Amino acid sequence: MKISSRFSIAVHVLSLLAVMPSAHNTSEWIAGSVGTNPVIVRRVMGQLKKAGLVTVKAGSGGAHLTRSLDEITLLDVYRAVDVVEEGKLFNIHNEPNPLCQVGANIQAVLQLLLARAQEAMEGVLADITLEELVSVLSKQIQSRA
Amino acid sequence: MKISSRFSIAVHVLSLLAVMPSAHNTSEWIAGSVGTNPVIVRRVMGQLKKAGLVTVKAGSGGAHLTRSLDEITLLDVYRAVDVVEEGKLFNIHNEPNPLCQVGANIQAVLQLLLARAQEAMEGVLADITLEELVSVLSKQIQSRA
DNA sequence: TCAGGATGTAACTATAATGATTACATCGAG
DNA sequence: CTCGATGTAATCATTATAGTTACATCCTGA
Repeated sequence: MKISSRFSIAVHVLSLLAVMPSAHNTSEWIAGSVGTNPVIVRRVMGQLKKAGLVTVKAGSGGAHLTRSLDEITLLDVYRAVDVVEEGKLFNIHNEPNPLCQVGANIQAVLQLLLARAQEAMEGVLADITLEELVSVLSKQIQSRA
Repeated sequence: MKISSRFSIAVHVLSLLAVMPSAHNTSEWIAGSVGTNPVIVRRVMGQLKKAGLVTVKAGSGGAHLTRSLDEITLLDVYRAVDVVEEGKLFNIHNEPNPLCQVGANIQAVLQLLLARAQEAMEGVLADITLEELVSVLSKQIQSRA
């Protein structure tokens, strides 16, 4: 099981917009950098737009960030592309036998305990801003230049 | 996306073994409590056995825990049933354009940052023992009795 | 103003993972 | 030796994902 690559694609797209803010970022050009189909990019952009993270010009093309990099966290992006339902990272088997004491109560207990794990994961995403990511990315680019 | 219910099924099974250690826990009986097919239970049991968490008697049937409850964490169970590959909770798109500076470097950066999130989630699982879970479960059972 | 390039979406396909189920070989205790 | 149980392969339906084609709609500049 893996969390959809839509999330990593979205981060890639936003990083591009951050690093090359003046370029004419069309879905086709972006798709070229990501290595996927322009429609995939447009779909992700649609979600980012709905979340208020970017503006996109229909017709002439091009996209821009609506906030500064330190105001966008990875959690914002993760929520925007809707890769994991809230509180439902873990699939809790949903037909336990209510006549068995364990079966009748295990769901509530698992829900409680596993929510902690999910929250910890999402908490880390909330603590990473695009500014930090782009900073790490820039160092990476320079070290390989 | 959700992490396979194999994990919650495995926890359910182990809880049963903990709460009813003297019962003749056959795969059919356990499947009755979980609300699934006996083969599903046998497959999960096979993984738990391979991980050294339970012993199963072929032929006559029945299963038992091999350790005390405080020596089994949810992370042990999670690893045993192999629901998430190590360091691969997030699917990082794998064909970025190496000719683009962002495309050439984004993978490494995402790998680094997202690993933190995964580790935080798994760290919580490592801190929850079956003893704690069964304790919460017992209270839940009594409060609904 | 209108032609060309771009976005927004619906529809379809291939692929993979999951959970369930059937079938059957093998094992072990009475 | 027989009956009930485990171990496991094979199959199937369902679902999600990523990709692709197609096309209506939208800007903008010539």
